[in-house]
Amino acid sequence: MDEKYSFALRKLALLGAMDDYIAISSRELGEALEMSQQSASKRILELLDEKYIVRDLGARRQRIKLTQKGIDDLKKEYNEYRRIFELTDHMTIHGNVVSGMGEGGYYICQDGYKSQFQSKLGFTPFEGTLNIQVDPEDVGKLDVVRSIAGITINGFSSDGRSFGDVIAYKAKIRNIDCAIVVPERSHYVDTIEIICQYHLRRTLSLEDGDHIDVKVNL
Amino acid sequence: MDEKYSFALRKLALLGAMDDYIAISSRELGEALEMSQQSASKRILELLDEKYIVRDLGARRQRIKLTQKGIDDLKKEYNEYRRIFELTDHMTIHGNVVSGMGEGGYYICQDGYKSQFQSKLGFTPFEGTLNIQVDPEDVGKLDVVRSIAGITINGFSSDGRSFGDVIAYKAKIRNIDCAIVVPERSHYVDTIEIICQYHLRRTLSLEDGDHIDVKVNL
DNA sequence: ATTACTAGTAGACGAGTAA
DNA sequence: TTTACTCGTCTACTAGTAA
Repeated sequence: MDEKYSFALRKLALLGAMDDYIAISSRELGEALEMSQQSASKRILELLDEKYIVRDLGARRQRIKLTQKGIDDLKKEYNEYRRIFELTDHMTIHGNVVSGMGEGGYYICQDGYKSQFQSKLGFTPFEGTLNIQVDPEDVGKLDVVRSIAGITINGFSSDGRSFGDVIAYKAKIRNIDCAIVVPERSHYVDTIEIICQYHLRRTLSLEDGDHIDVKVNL
Repeated sequence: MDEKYSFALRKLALLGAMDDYIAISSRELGEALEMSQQSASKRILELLDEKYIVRDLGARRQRIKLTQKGIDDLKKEYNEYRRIFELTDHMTIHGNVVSGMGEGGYYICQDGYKSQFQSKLGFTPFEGTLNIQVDPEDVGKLDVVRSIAGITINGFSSDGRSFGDVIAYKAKIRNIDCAIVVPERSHYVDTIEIICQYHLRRTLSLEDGDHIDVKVNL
């Protein structure tokens, strides 16, 4: 995102335009951005053009709200700052062990993925994944992890079915090497799937509800 | 901080210039900032002029490092993002009860402060403070709290001694109203002092080392 | 009040180039 | 190779003003 847009978008977000429409005149925005009313008006038109905001131009006062694109791009910047100020070489994600629907296990058993795990991660995973429901306050960390380049496990086709790319992030649970696997095209989730050469649930005597820390390498 | 400086400073920080000198040519910085070598060179001179960075201009390659001012100003931006993405109406700070040096108690007993606590916070504090050592991962939250306008308790002079301004932040511990008090001119600390109308230590049966959550109003 | 056009200007930018 | 100067261009700004 162009820096001139970032600054204006940030101010709008601070004024609450992320949650709902806020009434703000171009003069007021100009003041907040330390520029003239005319320039602020122009900036608003540019932000509209770039689809960072939507506007409800009423008779007296315009009302402005960030679009999802605006929020997403602002969040990317936020994640850059997190990388600067929070990260060292790893990030610990806290969560609880939950039972998955067994889907992950089916996928990682596919030979197309399996061979890549060995070469790219250094281990062949146990046939099943450990599902961890991430603590609400740590869900944001997942964005940071996603913004870091993970290891791409290429998709493939088999028996007329196509399997998409999967991104793997090397991690450790109680010093055992493992990896978080996330489908390339995945929506927002608060549950992560872990693969490991061992049966983590048995090796670590884990049960549903147990609290656990996952240390992700960055 | 001017937005054009913020962008360049952020890139330098991402490249590690916050911890130590990094070798980066103006051409390389220009690439990162999507501008020409000439403009990047000019930007570096501006950043030097504004004291955001220091430079070690070697024969072949210049080495750049952020100054404390650069780091501080960048952190202010980071805190803006935290306010956008993390805050609701409160922030919970985790820590452990520790024994203070009794200093806080001496200060809040001063009548000059005491009367203001009643009018500005709605309670007269118990004669003593509860000291909490903030968990390392929550120390950053203190910056966010500090960046929010708290309630200023004005300083005064008494018996030829001058007492400086104190900033109070309304908070709750296990649903009991209290406040975090921070001297206006204070350096970085990982311990916070809490005032409350009750003797928190006794009321909540707290002992040194007990883990406790402080919910700060924002 | 507003928003946003046009016009004029200041400043940011990159090309060329010196050191 | 560097850094960073000068200089021409062009963008981004503000003032004036219309709607």
